[in-house]
Amino acid sequence: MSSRPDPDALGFVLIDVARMLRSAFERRIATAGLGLTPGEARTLVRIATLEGSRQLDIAQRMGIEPMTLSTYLDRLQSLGYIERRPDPADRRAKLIFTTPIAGALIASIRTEQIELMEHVTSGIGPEELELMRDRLKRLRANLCALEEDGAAPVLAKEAGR
Amino acid sequence: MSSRPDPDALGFVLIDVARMLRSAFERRIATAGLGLTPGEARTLVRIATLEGSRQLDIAQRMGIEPMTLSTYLDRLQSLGYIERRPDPADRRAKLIFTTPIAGALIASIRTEQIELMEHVTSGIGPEELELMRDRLKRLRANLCALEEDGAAPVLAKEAGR
DNA sequence: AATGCATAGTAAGCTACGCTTACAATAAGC
DNA sequence: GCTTATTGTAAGCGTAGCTTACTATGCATT
Repeated sequence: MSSRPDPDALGFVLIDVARMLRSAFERRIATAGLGLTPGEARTLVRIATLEGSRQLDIAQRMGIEPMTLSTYLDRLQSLGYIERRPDPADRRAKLIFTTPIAGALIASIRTEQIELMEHVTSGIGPEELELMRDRLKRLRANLCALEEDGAAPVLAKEAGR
Repeated sequence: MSSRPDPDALGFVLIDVARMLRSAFERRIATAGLGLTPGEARTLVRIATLEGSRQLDIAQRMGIEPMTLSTYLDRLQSLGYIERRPDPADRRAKLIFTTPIAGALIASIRTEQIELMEHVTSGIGPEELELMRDRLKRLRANLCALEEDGAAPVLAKEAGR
């Protein structure tokens, strides 16, 4: 219970940064006129890196509930950016693919992301960024463990990749 | 436009961590039965560190719009945890104070925060955490600059505190 | 093969968070 | 005094995510 009334405590700063990052991303996406919400954009890019996966896998990778993903997919599908194909190996499951017309959009989103992050990380060296990324992945792994069993954090397992 | 189709890119990881952190915090706050939403809890703790400030200042510190803060304050006030006193120096403004009965609650929230962060940061040394915090503060400063003028990031200004 | 349990996806509905727009009251500059 | 700026608020919106309950299918066990 180390006394720490610091408004710049790690948790605060982390949440601040995330909120602002999201809102900055949102503004960029809106300005770019892509017709997607940030969540949809994020989902689409994620899918592009996991082409042909099942919804559950994608949801797990994104750290959201399957139902939440399903809603995004409905939108993306109705816009024609993704397809749900039946999994030949399991008729319950569906495999998610991006459509050809999504290509340019995905590239745009990535550009927005990268440009934003370049602005935001300006003044920090590449090695430090790499280090920070690794630490954050560790946090993420700890948080995943927390979500699963509600208690014990990861101790030795590496953050993966 | 450095080619980076990595789903573990810094921005992604950052947003992931933030979402999971918020949801973990929410679960903790809910479990603790404090009767507050995470946003309210965060606001209350923030106010405690800025005792007697005006709403605009608090909102700015928290990086949210004054209206958003106003809503939280309504809730916190109706629960008796804060007071809005007229600013003797400016009759438009109100000064925000925590009430005595909020003391225990604030302590509880802090405890939850600290315990959570201890879990989440387990496996990372104190110096590294400190470093990460500083880097994140830099990101936050860059993001603040972005919000103000919509473009140029901070170059030399230190993250303050 | 029938029965029972597990799993993939979805429908419905909810909460939290934050924003924008418009406005009242007050302050401050000319 | 008149105009403009600023503080806080009312009203109403959209996004993101969750939970619960359900259908359809797969899998295992007898």
